[in-house]
Amino acid sequence: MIEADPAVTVRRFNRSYTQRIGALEDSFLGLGLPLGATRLLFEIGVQPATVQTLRVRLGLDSGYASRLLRRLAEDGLVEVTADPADRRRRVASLTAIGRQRWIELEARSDAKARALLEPLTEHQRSRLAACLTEADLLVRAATVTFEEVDPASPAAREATGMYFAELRHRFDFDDAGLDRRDAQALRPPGGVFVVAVSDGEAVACGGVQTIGAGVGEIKRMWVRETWRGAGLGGRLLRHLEDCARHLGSLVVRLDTNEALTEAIGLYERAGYRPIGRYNDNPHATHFFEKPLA
Amino acid sequence: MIEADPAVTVRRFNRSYTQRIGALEDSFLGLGLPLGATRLLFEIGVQPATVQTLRVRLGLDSGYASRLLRRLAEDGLVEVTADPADRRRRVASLTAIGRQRWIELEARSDAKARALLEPLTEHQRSRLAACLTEADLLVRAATVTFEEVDPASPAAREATGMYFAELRHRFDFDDAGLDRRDAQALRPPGGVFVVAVSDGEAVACGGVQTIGAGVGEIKRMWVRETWRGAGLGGRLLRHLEDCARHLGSLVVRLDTNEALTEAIGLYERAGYRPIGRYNDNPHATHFFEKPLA
DNA sequence: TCATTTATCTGACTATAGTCAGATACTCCT
DNA sequence: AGGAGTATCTGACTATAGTCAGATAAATGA
Repeated sequence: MIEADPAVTVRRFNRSYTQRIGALEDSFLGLGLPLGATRLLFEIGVQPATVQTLRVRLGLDSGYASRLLRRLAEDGLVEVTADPADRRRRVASLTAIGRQRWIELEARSDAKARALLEPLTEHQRSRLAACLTEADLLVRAATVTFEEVDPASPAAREATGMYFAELRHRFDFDDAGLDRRDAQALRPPGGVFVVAVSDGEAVACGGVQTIGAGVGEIKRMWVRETWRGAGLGGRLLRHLEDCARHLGSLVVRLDTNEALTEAIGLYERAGYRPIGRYNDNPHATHFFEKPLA
Repeated sequence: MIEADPAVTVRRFNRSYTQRIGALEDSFLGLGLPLGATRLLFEIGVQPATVQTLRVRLGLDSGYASRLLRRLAEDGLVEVTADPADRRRRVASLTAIGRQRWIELEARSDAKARALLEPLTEHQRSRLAACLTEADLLVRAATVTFEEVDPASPAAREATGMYFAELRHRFDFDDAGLDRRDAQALRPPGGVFVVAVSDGEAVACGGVQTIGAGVGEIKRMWVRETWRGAGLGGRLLRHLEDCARHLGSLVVRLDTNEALTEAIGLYERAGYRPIGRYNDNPHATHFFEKPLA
């Protein structure tokens, strides 16, 4: 039962699983609506959103989306109103009847999942849940995309906001003025800021700045708590090192606080060696350096 | 990160996974054939089969399947010939060009799977493979269907054939005449024979016969080796006990050989208690009984 | 202010997916 | 041999999915 090639395992799983779980998708039917309309209804139910957001999320053509929405509106399931902030945009939300249908849909989907689990013992169910949770985390981690953004952009501010919040929580940290001071350094030509995005959500971030001839510094590296243990930190670190290389660095440094033990472990595993203090950062207690091969 | 409800985990996984892996299905496209035709081409490539088999496997309407096949034949990708054994049936197989396309399809699908794994470390890949393998086994086990068949039917003979082969392998067993002798007892009205089927393949079997007033006996219980550890034996046993109840049994007995340690463990966990020899089966060394509540 | 860009909608399409009622050719059973 | 049943095919449909080129209205920037 030991499979040498993970790719083969992935393919076998996909084939077997989708065949069996295809039935789960059937729960989208039986409401008297075609699949496309039902997917849209479901998506609106999760969270009212602008037409554009829905289109991107479901990968729909603009004309097609418009028609589906009109159909749902005609059936009295959704309401489409202009967004007061930008009257070009239109926001779709469920009506009372639509909400009711959505709840039906949820119940149906839930019932299907329960029916799948029903023949299993308690122990097997929790094994399955554990396997799927771990697989999900790994697959999510594998499909994260790294995006180079301006440190002042909303995505970057969202990520650094969470980063600073965590630092405040873990040790005596004060970020007064940091944002403005660093933002300049973490953008081209001397630096970059990278946000890791999954499902449109920032799940990790990090930046590089040049602090001397051939010397780069990694700053603000952070991984969302729910995403730790998936190797995302290591990947991000390698990515940032590549960025530093492109910026002309031959060696890369970083500082951190003794409270951030996982981070210190990560740096050590990645080949960083402790060095003496190289800056006057009051929050830093540990300093590392790594030559870029 | 601990999820109380496995059904929620299953649903979240499905949503997240299919969204990311949907791209895998895209590999079916880009050959210049529509999805349906490509699925059919792929299935024929796995193993040439009769039109009917293909139809069942892919869940196609007969007219639709016929048309898709004709299109593939017109494109020179498949050959459809009458089955010499039954000239109503037609067998589809790939032509040289079709085989070439199929290999392309495989390569494409493989590349997608590898691209998914590419960002992961070696360790993470094997973790993912292990999770998916276990999840797959559990889901397969959960979706096995129990079918009551005649013990002389091809499906039953296939299963008992494998059962006897295993007995011969594990201890000094001789099945001379057993097939005919038992076949009579394992069919209605006094008995039943059940085959567990997954993907059209027999993966477990077992029978019940009546050996006295209110006394049933479980016979020929077997689970395919690759399917052990998924709780299928326990489910089958419970199913057979239900069958015995329906046949009017108040108590159910069974015998087994000391070499079959997993089976003995299963019976003990299921509430079977050792009793003295109740028959003259020369291969039996252990005898069990359980009252049916 | 006016040209540009953006968000959405409309109309006019095409192809795919899928269904259903027969028709046809073959097999099996008595 | 002949009737019942089976496997497949054909013709005639419908609806869904999806595409594309504009049209329209609101926002944006020089």
